[in-house]
Amino acid sequence: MNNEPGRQRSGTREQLLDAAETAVLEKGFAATSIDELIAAVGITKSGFFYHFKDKGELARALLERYLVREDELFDDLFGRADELNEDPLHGFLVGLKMLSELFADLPSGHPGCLVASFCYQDRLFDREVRKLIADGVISWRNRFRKRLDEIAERYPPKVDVDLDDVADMLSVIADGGIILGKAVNDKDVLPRQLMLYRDFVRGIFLGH
Amino acid sequence: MNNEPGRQRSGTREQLLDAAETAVLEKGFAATSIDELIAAVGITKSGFFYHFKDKGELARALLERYLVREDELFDDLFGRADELNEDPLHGFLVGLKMLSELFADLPSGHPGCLVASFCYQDRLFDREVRKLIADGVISWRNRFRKRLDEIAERYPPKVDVDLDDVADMLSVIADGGIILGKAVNDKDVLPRQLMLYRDFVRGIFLGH
DNA sequence: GAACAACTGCACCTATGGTACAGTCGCCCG
DNA sequence: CGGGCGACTGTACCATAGGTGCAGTTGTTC
Repeated sequence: MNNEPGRQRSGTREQLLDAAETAVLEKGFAATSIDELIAAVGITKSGFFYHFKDKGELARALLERYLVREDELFDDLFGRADELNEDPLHGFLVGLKMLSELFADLPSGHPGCLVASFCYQDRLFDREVRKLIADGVISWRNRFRKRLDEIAERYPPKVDVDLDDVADMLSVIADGGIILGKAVNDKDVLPRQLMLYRDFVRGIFLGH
Repeated sequence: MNNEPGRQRSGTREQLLDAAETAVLEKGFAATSIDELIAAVGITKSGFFYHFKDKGELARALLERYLVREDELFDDLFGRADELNEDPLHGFLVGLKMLSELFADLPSGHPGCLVASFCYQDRLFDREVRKLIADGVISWRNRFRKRLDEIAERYPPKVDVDLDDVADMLSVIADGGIILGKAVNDKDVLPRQLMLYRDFVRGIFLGH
């Protein structure tokens, strides 16, 4: 048994974060009750407040973990795509396809983006959390902007576009695609939109 | 005075919906308390439950009003764009530019999309509300798909894309653009993304 | 003068977030 | 082998929120 006090349980805090992330993406942060989280994990309310001083700290921890994981995902995925490909454009296009396929393979669709969820509830959070959100989104912009610059060096854009906007567009498509997918309950919307973004990027650098 | 009982007050129900919409887009539905709404409008709790049998009915009314208004906006905007232009492609491109400018002119950015907000809290709502969301999004898809079909008749697409996806992409960009704009607190993100979508559409039908 | 719309006022109930703090149990270190 | 620490439990308590139920009030309309 793993339920007696004092015993080292494997990552109760992580389990709380897992339960919280799922619940937040389904109902929002405010509607996610501490009671349901502790019931899911099998601890008491006191146990929860041992790990997080209040609900706001849960929000911060949730977001920090999410942003780290997203970064890891992008590092891994576009890293693998680059290994398969010398060319920066084709590496990016392969990465986008892999991203699309990754999401297509999720059996019940993408569970949602915490940043998007938090954005639509931002008055609930303090300055620190809002800064995490802004910094996270800007780091995505910079990440993709850097790639687009490398591409543009070798393939001068055929269209006059701002590369920051094109970089942002990936996050935009991802967040928007998740929402439309949820709205119509069709898990294919997001991967299809990503492939459309891929077409757009190819068009910018290669022409049609 | 307009505050005595029995007196016809100008649209108390609409005022409740206004206050609720603003609050929901800032904090989410669950965190929007009935108490704050009645305080904003200046009625009592009993007054609220006279207008809405419970909070769920408020959600439904909010969403219904939002969807009607969005339809009116699109009818009006693309109707005006078509008056200025015979050609379906140029009418669409003009409409997109008008939409972008409309959002750019909002002094504190787009307040948010209720559909997106509700999607990220959908477990809070009943089947009826979820159906309203899905039907709303599909009606947007059909609206823009119809326009794209008209365009494709005159301008055979230069790229092989699914026009349902291209139609969806407008909603995707709008919802994603709103989120990124909120995240980095930059009201220009959404209008710029719409202009980028416009470039994509032009590229599809005209080539670069 | 009655019916009705649009409320007010009061009583009451449950769930949730949160605070406070003392106690407990197993493990590791010296 | 004993003491401290990490990871909790248990109990008590509080305010706020959503919600129910219902009787009473007032201005307008027929």
